Amino acid sequence: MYRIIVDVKSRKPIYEQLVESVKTSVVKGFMKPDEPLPSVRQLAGELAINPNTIQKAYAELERQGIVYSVPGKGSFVSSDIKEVKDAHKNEILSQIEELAEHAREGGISKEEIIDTINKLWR
Amino acid sequence: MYRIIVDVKSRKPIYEQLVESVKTSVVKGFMKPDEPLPSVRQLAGELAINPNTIQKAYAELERQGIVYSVPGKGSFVSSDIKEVKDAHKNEILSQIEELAEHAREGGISKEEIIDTINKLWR
Amino acid sequence: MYRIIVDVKSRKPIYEQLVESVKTSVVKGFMKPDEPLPSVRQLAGELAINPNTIQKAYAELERQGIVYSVPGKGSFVSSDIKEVKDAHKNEILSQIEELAEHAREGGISKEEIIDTINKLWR
Amino acid sequence: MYRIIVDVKSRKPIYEQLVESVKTSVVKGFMKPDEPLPSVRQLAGELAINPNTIQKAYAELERQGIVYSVPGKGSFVSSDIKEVKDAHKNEILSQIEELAEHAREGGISKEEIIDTINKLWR
DNA sequence: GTGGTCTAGACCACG
DNA sequence: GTGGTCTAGACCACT
Repeated sequence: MYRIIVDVKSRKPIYEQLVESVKTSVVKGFMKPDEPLPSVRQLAGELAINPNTIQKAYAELERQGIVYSVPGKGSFVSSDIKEVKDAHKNEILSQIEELAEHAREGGISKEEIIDTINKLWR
Repeated sequence: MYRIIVDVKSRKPIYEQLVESVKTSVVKGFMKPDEPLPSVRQLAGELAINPNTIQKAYAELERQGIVYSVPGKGSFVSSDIKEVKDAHKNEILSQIEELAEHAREGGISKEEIIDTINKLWR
Repeated sequence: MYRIIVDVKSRKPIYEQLVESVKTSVVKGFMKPDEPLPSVRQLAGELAINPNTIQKAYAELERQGIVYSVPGKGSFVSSDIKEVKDAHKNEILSQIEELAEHAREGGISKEEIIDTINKLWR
Repeated sequence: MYRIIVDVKSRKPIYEQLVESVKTSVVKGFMKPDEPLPSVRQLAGELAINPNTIQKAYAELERQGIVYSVPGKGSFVSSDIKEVKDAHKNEILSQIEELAEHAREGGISKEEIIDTINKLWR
């Protein structure tokens, strides 16, 4: 089961939105290892987007090791997604660290940040 | 005193880098209210950047209320920068909130995030 | 005795992998002259691969003179595999020559290459 | 000074030929760090190839760290190409190693291989 | 002018 | 049917 959505009006490129959408689906477990992705043409039809754009997204996903493509068969979630999950985790944490650093330099107290975070787990 | 740096190799537009650079200089107190910004021509020379790009950045800064320009004299940091600081603070905090939400959905524990933040104040 | 393995995830076409696999089995002596190859249906079952793909590989092997097929009986390793072995040898050597040429142009010393090769016979 | 050639009749994709061509030009020192590459449109015109294909090649080159692109300015050889050269060297050597391993298994003697290599430095 | 993205439509090899 | 490559032509933001 997958849920891929894009906003064609966004300034973020469609293919990047696709990459991110599939990536989070995999990381959050909505898509399982070796599960087939929708075919390029099918997804292009569903989202009313040009197949080339889907293709570009799938190529980038394969480059990142999130997906593997078998010409003539289809595209599939990678068999081993542990690395992908770990990389994603580190990426998020380092983004938070960078942002927190900006916050500190901007005069925001540690308590304010931690309060903000605590709200989400309440 | 100002510290404005840009990386021409970055994919972030130069004018955006300029806006951000001035903005953080103001928020962090490196630039005081009513302090003059470097002239367009001077900064263009220092950074080896097209004056049009500097102009675009200054216009955006004025639009955001961070500086004001006096025709024939130049651009100056806004007299009242409290609003700017508050807006910046809220922006940072909401970015952290959004990122933490992603982290939560991706299976990152609250403790990991808080540890990451605590490191910066250690 | 044969050892034929294919990797469906590889971007190299499966039928090419099959050709190469049989070829090296013959060259390395794992398969003897006049030894029967597994039947198309049997191998297709074992490898979970479309029989058409096996058929395509066997046809290519016959075209290269590595096997011969007897209608109604099956495919067999060629009676005289000396030519096959010689051709394979020349192919490998010319590939090494081409690669070494690239290495030379890229500033790699002869010693580095010979060291690399010596390691394998150590 | 650069010399980029492609063979549209080859079965190797044009964009891959472009990547390889630029890569070897950089590795062999024909193109220096921070030297501008021909613009996408210009090269497309010279080679009578669609700009999209050039673009795809440049994107791949940037991904590999061989080139950096500045939207609105152009594409340039990376400032630091030491890593690129080292990676290329290792790639070539490991390809030679793999090939030599095949040679050994196929019954080719070490002397034959070394003779082949010695010829190139004669 | 530059690189980057997108659409439309075509062709190919593979299974 | 599939993914992959290519062409033609368009639009965008940035310099």
